[in-house]
Amino acid sequence: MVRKTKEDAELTRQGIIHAAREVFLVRGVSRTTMEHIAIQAGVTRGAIYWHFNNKTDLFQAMREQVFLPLIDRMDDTLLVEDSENPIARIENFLCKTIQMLNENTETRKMYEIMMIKCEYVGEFSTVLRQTLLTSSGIEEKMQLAYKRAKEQGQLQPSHDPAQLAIDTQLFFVGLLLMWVRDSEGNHFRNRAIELIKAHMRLRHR
Amino acid sequence: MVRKTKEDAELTRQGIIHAAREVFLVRGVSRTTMEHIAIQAGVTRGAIYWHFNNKTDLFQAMREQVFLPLIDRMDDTLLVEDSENPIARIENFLCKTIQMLNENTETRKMYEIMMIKCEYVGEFSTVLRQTLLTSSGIEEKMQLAYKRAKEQGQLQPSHDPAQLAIDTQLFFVGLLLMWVRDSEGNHFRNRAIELIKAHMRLRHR
DNA sequence: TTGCTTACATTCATGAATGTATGTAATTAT
DNA sequence: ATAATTACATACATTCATGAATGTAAGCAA
Repeated sequence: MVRKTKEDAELTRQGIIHAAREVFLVRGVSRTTMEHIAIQAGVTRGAIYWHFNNKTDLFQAMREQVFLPLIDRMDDTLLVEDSENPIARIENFLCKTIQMLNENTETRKMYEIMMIKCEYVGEFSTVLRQTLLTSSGIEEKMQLAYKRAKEQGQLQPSHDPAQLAIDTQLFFVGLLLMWVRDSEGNHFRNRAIELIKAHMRLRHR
Repeated sequence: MVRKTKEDAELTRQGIIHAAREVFLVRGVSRTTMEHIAIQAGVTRGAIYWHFNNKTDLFQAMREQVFLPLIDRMDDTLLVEDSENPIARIENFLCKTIQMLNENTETRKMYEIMMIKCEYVGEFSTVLRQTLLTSSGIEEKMQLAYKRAKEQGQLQPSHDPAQLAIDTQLFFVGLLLMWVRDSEGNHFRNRAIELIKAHMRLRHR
C-alpha cells in the first residue's frame, strides 16, 4: 500500500479508530498494543503514529466521536423550554439512550469499553473527570424537568425534585452498568425499557 | 532477608496482598507489574511467585478476602425470616454497606479497583460473571423483603415488589459507582446515606 | 517537470515485563 | 544430627512494546 489521497487518508484514520474499538473491546485498553490495532486495521504502526500521537490520543478521538453527538441529543431532549410533559421527556431521554445502545454498535462498544474495559489511571483519570461533569450536567437538566413537573402537579406532593433527579440518575447509571456487564445473559438487556417505565411510574401522579 | 517461619510466611503473604491493593489502586491492575508490587511490599518478585502463580491469582485472593465476609453480612441483614420491618432492613443493608466503605479502607480500595481500575477481559471476565451472580443474589433477597413489606401493607398498593427490588438494586449499583468515581469531589460521598433514605422514602406508605 | 510534502512502511535501539531456573539459608521432620 | 523442605533472593532467557529514525512512492503546487 502506498501513498494515498486526502480522502483515502481520512478513511485510513477512521479505519484505525474503528479497529481500535474492536481490539479495545476484546483485549481491554491497557493490554492493547499499537501493533494489535495496526494488524486489525490492516496498516502498520507507522500509519497509526502518523495520525495519532499515542494510545491515549487515539482513545480520546474515539471517545469524542461517539459522545459529542450524544450530548447534543441530551440537550435537545431534556433542555427544551416548552415542557409540555416533563416526566415523559425524561422517560423519553432514558429510553432513547437505551435504544441508541441497541441500535448503534459503535456507541454500545464505546460504553462497554469505558465501563469495563478501561482503567482510569494516570492520563485516563481526565476522562473520568469529564464523565463526572457530564453526569452533573444531566442531573441539573433532569432536576429542571422534575421541577416543572412538580409545578404542573404531576408529582406526588411529598416528592422533592432534586431528590428525584439524583435518584433517577443513579438508577440510570446502574442500569447502564448492568446493561453493559450483562453482555452474555439478557437479564437487563431485554428489560431495560420496561425497567425505565416502571421507574418513572413510581414518580407519577 | 532470609528463611522465615510459617507465621512469618503468612505475614509476607498478607503484606503482598496489601501492597498489591495499594499499587493496583494508583496504577490500575494491567499497568501494575509484579516488580511494582514487590517493591511496595519490600520483597522480591521471587517471593510473590512463591505465594501466587501470577497476577490474576493474586487478584482473586485479594478479592475473596474482602468479599466473602461481605456476602455473609448480606445474608445476615436481608435474609432473616423474622421480618419485623422489611423496608427498614433493606435500608439498613444499604446504609451498612456505605458505612463499610467509609470505615474499612481495604473494602473501599477493593471496590474502587474493581469498578474503575480493572479491565474485565480474558481471565478477568470470570470475576465479572461472579459479580453478576452476586447481584442477582442480592436482587432475589431484596425482592423477598419487598414481598413481605407488601404483605404487611407497608407499600403503596400499585407497587410491584419485583420491580421495586430491581429499581433499588440499580439505584444502589449506580450509587456505588458514583461514590467510587467521585473520589476527589464529595458530591456523592457525603450524601450517600441521605440519598438512600430518600430512595426508600419513595416506596414507603 | 520539478521539487516539496504527505502518507504511510520498515528498521532499529532500547526498555520493560514475565516466568523460570538456580542458589541458599533457615526450619522442620525424622 | 541429618535430610528434606520451605521461603525466599538472584540471575537469566525470552518475549513484547514503544517511539523514533529512516526510507519511499505517490500526490500536489508552481
